[in-house]
Amino acid sequence: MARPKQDLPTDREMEILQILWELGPTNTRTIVEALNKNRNKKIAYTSVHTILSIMTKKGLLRKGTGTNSHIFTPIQNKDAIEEKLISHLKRNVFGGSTMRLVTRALSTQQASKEDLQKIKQLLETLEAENDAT
Amino acid sequence: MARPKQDLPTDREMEILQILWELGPTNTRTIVEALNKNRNKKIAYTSVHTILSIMTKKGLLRKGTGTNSHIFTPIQNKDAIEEKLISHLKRNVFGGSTMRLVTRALSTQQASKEDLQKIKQLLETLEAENDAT
DNA sequence: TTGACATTACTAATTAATTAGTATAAGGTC
DNA sequence: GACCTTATACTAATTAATTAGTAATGTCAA
Repeated sequence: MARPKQDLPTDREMEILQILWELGPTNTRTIVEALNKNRNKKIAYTSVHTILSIMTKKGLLRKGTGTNSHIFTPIQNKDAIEEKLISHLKRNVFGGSTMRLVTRALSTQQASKEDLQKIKQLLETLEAENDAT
Repeated sequence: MARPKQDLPTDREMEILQILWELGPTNTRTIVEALNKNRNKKIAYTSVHTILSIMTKKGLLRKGTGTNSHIFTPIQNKDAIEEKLISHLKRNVFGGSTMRLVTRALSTQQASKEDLQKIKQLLETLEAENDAT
């Protein structure tokens, strides 16, 4: 009688994934240091270790073998995780509508002129692809 | 030693909010029925009641007074909640970049020709606003 | 090799979310 | 008013996430 597990990264797990994607596969110590870099309340080494174990169990990370047994590597790449989280939000909050999600993102957040331009270019590419189909 | 609370709606709470936004303020019974409408595994009345209590405590819902004491009303409107959740995802997953979020949403999900057109119009409106500033 | 230090494993406590059972209160019907 | 149904409150169990302490293991230098 509890929450269903979804194997999506939590906020804290997401922080750790970001670090691993940026630095590449590394050990617990390095992850702890990166996590505590810009943080007043430090997280204990052992706390991070526990989360890493959970993430390995969840299929988010892989532990090295032999000499590298303390090196953690993300199993899924950044794009895949980003897509899963966006899909989840889209389904759960925006009734499955990409349109509604994007509209809300653009309406409420300030986007720079350059960003708007880039998104417009992306749209044109997508339209071209659509036509080609 | 636990998860920090964020007062953001969970998935289940989001389902309930969607129902209340659609049907308007209503009682537990109606919410239970709406929740179980398209669901094989039914959720017990009392389970829903517990979640409604938590949501009231969190500041997501308000209970009526007097005769309406069993009527629940969302405190925040749909737009506000949508914005909070998008902001959270943006900060937590996309390094605060609206651009990256929107790009990912558009690249990985199929959007119809009409949707793309609508988003393009939105972009033009936003650009016009930018210029006016 | 042995002592110091770092790494890893194991254990456990706390909070939140999700689920639901039992008990009480409220409401109308005969 | 007694009875029956429904709504609400209270209690509790389970799972996940987050935190961290302690114990065990490994590593390297003196």
